[in-house]
This record gives sequence, structure tokens and C-alpha cells, in this order.
Amino acid sequence: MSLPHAILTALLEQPSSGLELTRRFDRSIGYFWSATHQQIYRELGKLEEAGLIRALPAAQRVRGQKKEYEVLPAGREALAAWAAAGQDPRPIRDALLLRLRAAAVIGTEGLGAELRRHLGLHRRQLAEYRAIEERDFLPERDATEDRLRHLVLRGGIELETFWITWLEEALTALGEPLDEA
Amino acid sequence: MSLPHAILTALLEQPSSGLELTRRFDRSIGYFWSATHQQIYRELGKLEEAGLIRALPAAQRVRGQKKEYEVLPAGREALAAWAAAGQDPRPIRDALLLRLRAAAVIGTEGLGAELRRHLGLHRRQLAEYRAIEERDFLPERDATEDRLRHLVLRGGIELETFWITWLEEALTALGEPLDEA
DNA sequence: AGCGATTATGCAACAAGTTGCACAATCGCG
DNA sequence: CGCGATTGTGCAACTTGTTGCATAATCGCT
Repeated sequence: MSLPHAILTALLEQPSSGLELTRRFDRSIGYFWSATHQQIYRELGKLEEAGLIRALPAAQRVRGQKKEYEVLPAGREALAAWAAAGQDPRPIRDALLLRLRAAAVIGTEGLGAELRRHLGLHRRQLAEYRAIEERDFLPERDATEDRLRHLVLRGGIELETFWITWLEEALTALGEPLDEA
Repeated sequence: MSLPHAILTALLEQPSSGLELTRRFDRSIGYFWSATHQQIYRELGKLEEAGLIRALPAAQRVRGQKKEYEVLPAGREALAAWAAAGQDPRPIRDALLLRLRAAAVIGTEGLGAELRRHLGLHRRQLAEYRAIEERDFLPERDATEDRLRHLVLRGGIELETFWITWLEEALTALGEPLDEA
């Protein structure tokens, strides 16, 4: 599984506390690997126990007080091993496509509205990605690190574009308007 | 969750036994909602207990003997209710994008090969979808049912196309060849 | 008739992800 | 100083998905 490796990557980029990680998983990292704060805290506990990360020292630690983690050499090695292994793409599991297939047997009522709703969501997400691209990735800067990050963002942009294209195609084929009347 | 609804849809299309369902989940349905046979058997048990489906009668039923299921009216209603409710698209969780982000902190070694491997997998999948499209969806037939099924397939085709485009873009940006030397 | 391959159903244990909640410290404000 | 809002950590229970295995019937072949 990849959650621990997502966390190791995030901590290598920047040592953080559980809540800071949670926020980053809600923003940039979460654009391709989402996780809730409970998942993150649980995984931080496991990673610390496994000796892959450690909490930065603090006077005394009590519940409700910030706790920063950093990656230990063993953690960096574990991440490298994971990266070297290679993951197969997981089979698609998409409820909206299933919804279409269901519509073929129970009828298309309400389908147009649902497709339009998704179209709106994807358009909004695409706009967000584009804003980030314009803000963070000017054509000048071109270090390898930047290029990799930019590629990830491009992936998000193109994926949202795919959905928008497909949804418009679907609505057209069903004789439905693209926007609410 | 959607597995029960995927099964209900499949059984409405065609009453089947657990193994027949499993095969269909490996083919057409599995292209957008994958499931293993254990998941399917477990879910069939639950659906039967809930009164949404029933096993077609047979002389006597023992382990290792085929058991066909059909959807009861309550099952059709449950499916319609699920379809009416609407699902939000789930956040992306993609290991390859995570892999790129990890490469930014631990180095790009082996990344090109991994991207090429994925490129090959997606190209093969796309070819498979295209073959199905040519075989099953001639421009003549145009019932609503066919149109819906075709749209689902188009989704698969466009999704694979997205991956191929992005992977080629990524390899180019990294100065890597698109195919093994 | 005997036997291995295939078809078919299913249990159990585990791993991963989700939901709901509890509780402590700290910060801002009147 | 007191008190509500926010920040921060975390447990417990549950659902979903995966892996490995057990077991029974049937089919084809010799």
C-alpha cells in the first residue's frame, strides 16, 4: 500500500506534525492521494514504531500538543525500495459509469441532471488546477523537481479535461442540454 | 457503496450464478467496476438475506453446485433508489502520480522504465476497448440501451487515451525515449 | 471405473479506508 | 481572568476490499 509512502514523501519535502500533514493532504498531495486525519495519525504511529520516522524532541509531550516528525534514513530507504518496485495501475472503479449501465436497465430518469452535476464539479476542479499552474509554474523555472511537480499537475488537468469532454459527449448523445435550463 | 448495485444491475441484465457473475466482472462490467469472486459470493449472500434477490429453485442444493440468482422487485427498487441518490466522484488515489512526487525527493532513477511499462499497459487496454467498439457498436444500431453501453465504453477509451497522452508527455519532458531502446 | 483438470461455492484472516466521537491545549476577546 | 472557538491528537467501531485456502461436483479421458 501507498499511504505510508505518501507520508514519507511529504515528510521528506517538509517535516510536519499530523495536522500540518492533514492540511497538505487536503491540498497538493490530496490531488492524487487523499487521506483523512485519522488515517494519517494512525500511519504516523506505525511508521514511528517501525523506526522509519521519529518525532522531533520536545520538552514534554502531552495529548493535544503539537508533535513534529522527520524521516529517518531507514524511512528514506523504504521509500526508495517502494519506488523501485513499481505499482500496477489499479482497475477502474467508477460509480458514474456504473450509474450509466444501471440506467440501461432501470431507465434514464434523472441521469441528465446527475451528469450535469458532475460536469460542474469537474469544471470547478479544472479551474482550480489551472489557477495553480498559472501561479506556480511559469515557463522560466525548469529544475527537474519543478518539472516533476508540474507533470503531476498536468496529469490532474488532463484527467479533469477528459471527464469534461466525456460528460459533454454523453449529454449530447442523450439529447440533454449541457447546462441547467 | 456500489458493489451490491453493480451486482443488481448485472443480474437484471441477465440472471446468473456466482461464477458467471465473476466472469462478467472480469470482462465488461469489470472495465469500470472490478470485483473478485469472494466479494461477489459474499455480497450475493447479503443481498439474498436482505430479500433483494433470490436463488432460482433447484432440486437440492449442495456445495459445489451451480446456484442461479434473479432480482426481486425490492432489489429493483433498491437499485432505482441508489441511482436517484447520486454519487460524488471519489478523490483520485493514484500510485503512479505519487511515484512522480516521490521521485522529486529521492531521485528519478528507474522512473522512465516505470512510465514506459505503464504506457505499454494502457496501450494494450486501449486496443482491447477499440476492438470491442468495432465489434459491438456499429453506427447503425442506435437504441438508447446501446447508446448508454457505448458511452460507457467511450469513457474507457478516452480514459486510456488520457493516460497514454500524459505518459508520452511525461517521458518527453524527462528526456526519456517513449519505447525501450 | 479411476483420475486429474475444471467448474463452482464458500470461509477466515487480514489490510485499508471511513465515520463518529473524545479530549487536551491554546488563542482571541470581552 | 474566564470562556468559546480553534488547533491538535487520537481511539473505537465499522465497512470495504484482498489473499489464501478448503471443499464439492462435474467433465473428459483412458
